[in-house]
Amino acid sequence: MKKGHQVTMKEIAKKLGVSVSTISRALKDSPELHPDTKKRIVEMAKEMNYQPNLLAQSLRISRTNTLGVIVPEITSHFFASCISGIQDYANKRGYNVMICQSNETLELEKANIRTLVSSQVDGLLISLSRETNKYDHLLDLYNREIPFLLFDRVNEDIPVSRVTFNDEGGAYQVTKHLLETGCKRVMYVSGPEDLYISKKRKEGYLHALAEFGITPDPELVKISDLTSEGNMKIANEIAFMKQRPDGVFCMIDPIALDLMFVWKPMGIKIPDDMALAGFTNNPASAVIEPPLTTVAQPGYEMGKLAVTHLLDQLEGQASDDPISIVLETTLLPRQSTKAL
Amino acid sequence: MKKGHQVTMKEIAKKLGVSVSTISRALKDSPELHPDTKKRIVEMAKEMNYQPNLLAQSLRISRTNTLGVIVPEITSHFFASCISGIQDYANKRGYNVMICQSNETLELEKANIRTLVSSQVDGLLISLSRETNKYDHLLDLYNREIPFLLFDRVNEDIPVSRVTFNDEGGAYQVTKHLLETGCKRVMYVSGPEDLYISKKRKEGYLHALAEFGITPDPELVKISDLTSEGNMKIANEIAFMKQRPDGVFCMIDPIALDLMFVWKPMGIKIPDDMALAGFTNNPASAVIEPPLTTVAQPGYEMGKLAVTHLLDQLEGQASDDPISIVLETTLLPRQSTKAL
DNA sequence: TGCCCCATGAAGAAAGGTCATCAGGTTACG
DNA sequence: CGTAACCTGATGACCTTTCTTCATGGGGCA
Repeated sequence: MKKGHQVTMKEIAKKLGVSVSTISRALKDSPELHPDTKKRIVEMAKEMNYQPNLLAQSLRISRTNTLGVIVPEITSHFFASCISGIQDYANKRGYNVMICQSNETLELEKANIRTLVSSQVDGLLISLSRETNKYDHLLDLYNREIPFLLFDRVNEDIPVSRVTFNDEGGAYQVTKHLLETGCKRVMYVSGPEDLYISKKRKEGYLHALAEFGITPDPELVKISDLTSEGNMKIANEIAFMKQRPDGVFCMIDPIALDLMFVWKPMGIKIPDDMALAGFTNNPASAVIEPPLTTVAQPGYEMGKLAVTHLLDQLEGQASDDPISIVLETTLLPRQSTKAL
Repeated sequence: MKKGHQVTMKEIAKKLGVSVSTISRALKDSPELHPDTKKRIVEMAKEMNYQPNLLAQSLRISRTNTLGVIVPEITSHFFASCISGIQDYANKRGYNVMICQSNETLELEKANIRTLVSSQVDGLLISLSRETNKYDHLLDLYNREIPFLLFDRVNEDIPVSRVTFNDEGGAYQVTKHLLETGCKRVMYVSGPEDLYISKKRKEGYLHALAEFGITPDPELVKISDLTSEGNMKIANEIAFMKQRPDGVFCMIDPIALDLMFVWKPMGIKIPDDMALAGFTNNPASAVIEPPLTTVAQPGYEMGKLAVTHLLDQLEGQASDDPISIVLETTLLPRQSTKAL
């Protein structure tokens, strides 16, 4: 199967007996053209179904009006929502979006960056994979002056703008909620320790403990690799602890959902035996029984803010200085934690 | 903020005192080059962090090695899974993927097609929006010999390959399951009638009724516009019917989930008062109480098959003749329907 | 009435970065 | 000495945009 030939300006020019530059001028509505000539050209272009070749155009003007987006996993409802916001607002400003996923690996993250840079995207929006613990590839991007911005999963040492949630504040809120509703031994189930959101949400957890005068117990912090298998392994570890926690705060909802899946056939009652809370507000968190207490982080809003800021920078409407945009989160108490 | 300058072959050529064509030959590992010359060039290119400009390359070879994908909504778990499969298998064969969403509107579907065609994508994979009831834009694509393939939401009149599930078979299975488990009045809640999957799933529903010698009752078919509001409106209509159905088959899971959301506070018991089944197997369908009986349609597998076939056609490894690939679905009985 | 100048509209060339092809130069072998 | 092979350079092509130059017509002045 051969890709069909598309009509070029040269063909229109030949048909009308004018030059290519006249075609170009007509189609960009230039004043340097006689109205009759313009009309003839516009009509012929339409009749011949002419569409500009964006490759040639972009090569000539050194701009593609395309942004690259890299997310860890496209099937995550949160990242899909971010993408949706990015795409809607990029389109509103005349930009296209090229979306890639890293499948949570550093190697694919690097490969995606290479491909997008070769494709001459005007800028990049990147959320780091869970495996990313080295940042040379980002520093390289920075040194080559390729515009990019980090969102949600970021690194604070890279001097570019970033958009995050108030991870510490959200984690503080949910941990406090667990403590206020009677929990004495609150556990934090974290993701990989290098991950920004793991660190920040742990800080919020510790902050709430401190405020209640509780000394942190290392036994009450567990690390998940963020796979379903990893989560279920931790569910078992917790279930078989000599002294179980009475409240569990999970870094992201999928962890909590997996804990519930494992605990239900074991007869563990939520919240009676152990209260449970997450972070993210996945669709499934609202419909599970009992509905999961969680922290809402609106992905669409994040995407919108991230792309708006990057485009403002690209178009000279915002300073190039890196800024940090922090979105507030909202605690959503549901039935997986006790009532106040 | 200006996008940084990227290194060109011309710059390497100047640095090494060779021609641009020698650089090109070295970097594509051509045999028409002295090994020493090649080595010098490859090393310098690496040192200068050279990356080919894919715009220029694609313009010259008339190929981008990029596929365009258009889905109705990226936040749908099913479509996100399709995209994941498409991207993984496209990447394996050296292709990039440019993903767009139509937000379930025909207008955006058309705009996305235009943009992707202008971007000179080598082919398109399209799943139609729920609003799409005219197909001129697809016929135009076909007449211009632009390679494309339809998946999941297709149109049978367009002479291109398509990948679908056995929608009729899946719907037949789930309706039969409802009938076999005691339902006497089974309702079908459909999406827009023009939509391929609405029609096919209705056919399966009617087929199962016929097999049980049941005359279809027009009052037992309702049309949803596939919005949450539309679904909840139908939930209320059903609840207030003079004679309710005792089993409800919903065209896609999100309809069923919304029915449950509305019925739960009304005290309607599932499956005791009304059994309920869906189609899609969203993540939430497994965790809701009671877990929803549904039909599994693996999006990743669909994406994989779709992109593999399109690429086979593009690369001359498969005939250009349109074929229809039908994936089997699997009934997943859960607690929203009665046990056999 | 003729000539010159200015304005308008258009053509042509060069540029963007890369690839493919042809031609040329040099060396070795018959 | 002639021919073939190897290696390299130069050039044109891909499609579009932008800038400079050119041509023509009209108006004004002598």
